[in-house]
Amino acid sequence: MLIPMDPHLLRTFTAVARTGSFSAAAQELGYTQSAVSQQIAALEADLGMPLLTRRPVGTTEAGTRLLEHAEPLLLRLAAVRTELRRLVAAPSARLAVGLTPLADSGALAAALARLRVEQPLLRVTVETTDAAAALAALATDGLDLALVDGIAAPTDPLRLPEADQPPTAALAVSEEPLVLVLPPGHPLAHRAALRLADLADARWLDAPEAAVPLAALRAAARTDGFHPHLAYRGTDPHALTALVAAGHGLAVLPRRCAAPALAAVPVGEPRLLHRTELRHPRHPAAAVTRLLDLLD
Amino acid sequence: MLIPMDPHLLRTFTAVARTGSFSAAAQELGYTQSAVSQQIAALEADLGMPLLTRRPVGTTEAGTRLLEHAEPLLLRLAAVRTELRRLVAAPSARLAVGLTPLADSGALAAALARLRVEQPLLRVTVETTDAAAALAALATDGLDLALVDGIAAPTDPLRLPEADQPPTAALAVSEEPLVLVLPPGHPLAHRAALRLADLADARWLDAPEAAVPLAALRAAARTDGFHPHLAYRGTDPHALTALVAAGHGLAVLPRRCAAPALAAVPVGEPRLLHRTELRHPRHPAAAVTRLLDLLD
DNA sequence: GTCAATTACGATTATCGTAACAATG
DNA sequence: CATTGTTACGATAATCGTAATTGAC
Repeated sequence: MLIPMDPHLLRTFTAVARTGSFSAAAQELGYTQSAVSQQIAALEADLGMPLLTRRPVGTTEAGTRLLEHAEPLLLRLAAVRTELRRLVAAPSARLAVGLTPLADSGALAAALARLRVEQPLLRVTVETTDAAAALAALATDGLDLALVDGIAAPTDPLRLPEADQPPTAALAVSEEPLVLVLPPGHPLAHRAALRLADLADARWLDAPEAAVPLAALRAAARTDGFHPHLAYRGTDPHALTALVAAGHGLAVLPRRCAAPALAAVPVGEPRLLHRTELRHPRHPAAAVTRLLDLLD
Repeated sequence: MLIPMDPHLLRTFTAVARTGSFSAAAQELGYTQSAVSQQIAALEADLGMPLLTRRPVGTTEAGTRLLEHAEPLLLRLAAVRTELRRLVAAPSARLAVGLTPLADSGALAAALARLRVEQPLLRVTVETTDAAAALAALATDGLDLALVDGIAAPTDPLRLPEADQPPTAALAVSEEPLVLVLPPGHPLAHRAALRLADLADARWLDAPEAAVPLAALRAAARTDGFHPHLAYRGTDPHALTALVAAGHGLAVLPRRCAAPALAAVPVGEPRLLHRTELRHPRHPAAAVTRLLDLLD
């Protein structure tokens, strides 16, 4: 097996590439400028090729490639340490739960309530995040449990942006149909069902945190299209409802999330479901195990 | 970010864990016994917990966890180096292709023939492997191209055992129906179609290299069952045919592979296809790019 | 000329090998 | 007592910081 390259150098390299400066990277990592320079030189010598351009600092072709691998590599390295520390640490009286905005949190909330009766001293925190951040936080001990959502064909597990994390365990929580939400007077509002592919050229609301992201629709319909007509950054369902009602564009939601003020038409063909999954580290803390029991 | 643990130590740790001996690991890695002992001690001190038991040498709970992560981590580290070396190396006059036994190689073979006319000096090698080994070889420059197969729902990409490799690019090559092969006189031989779930308790042939692996059927039907009645290790279709004809058990094959001597019944419900995909590094060598052009 | 990266160099630290030691079966 | 892992210790090499130097705008 080849001699592995030094993760210290890799970390320094990512810092330089990210900040675009040797000095800034040095400050960030607590080195001197000189040390950073030497580390980069050592990495370039080790790999036998230039990785960065100087003045201005930027990544070469090879550097770009290396960067693609270095980040997940370092993340996983940190995750391993975290997992092992969690193994020996006293079972913390903490349960940190992450939720994605559209996840169906009903069953989990109920189970959490029961758990708190059993273990009143447990410090429970709940926060909303996005799926990628939640999975990273699971790996680095920021979260103990993540309730994530997405769309998938009826029997498929969710495809989440796992980057290069250690694998997590998944538990399906709920499935529900997807609907297209429209202004009440919209010509399509009275259709019994709609095909996703036929809607590729409609006016779409780009609301990745408040509705199913357009990228997911593109992937499901296997087309380009679904171009954003107006972007909404935020998670507020009322804001989304107002934007749709005002005709700024369409959105796809799990049926549970469709506001009564809007028309909602089921999306059939391809047959897609909105799924909510509970993800946790493969070797979860005791509180997580107990919570999973309570979910049944 | 945490200080990453040293891959040298990780590599030494995996060697000790694998060989079950400090001395054997030392010999394998070209160290002295003493150095290995010091490296393990350093790793244990770094992580703050024992990783190995001594006399006999074995992994502790924490060591087992670490091992699960260390192997993919080291593999990926090696893969990065390979990818970068490939980037600057002179375009090699080599094209190494890996095939899984059931992959549909017709189109690829034809394209390869055309390529060899264009580039007679190109050294082409073809070998059969399994999917996991092929993907690992793509990462470490053992292969330039892998033709892999598997079963999946109609529009799904294949789910391959990627371990923790850098991602590869995929190109769908062919799809075909799956059939159940039976002895000609079998009671089920004249059915128009069969449901997979109804067959979970039949007598199955466990022939992971010559037919669809039973594990894949279990995953597709989402049941236990499909217990092996007789195991065949090998890739020879004639041997498989003989075993099925003699009534040793059933097998599922892509339709193209079903021998005329056997009865073949389509498998419907769930709707599954046998897919063949071409996988290559995301930044392939020139010969690979040309071959992909010739495939269209 | 100024700002930023590189190089020179000495001090500190890390890591290896040799060899003595300890423990286990 | 033989085998195998650990510890002690000295030699070597790696890596950092200070400070001088080079190079680009």
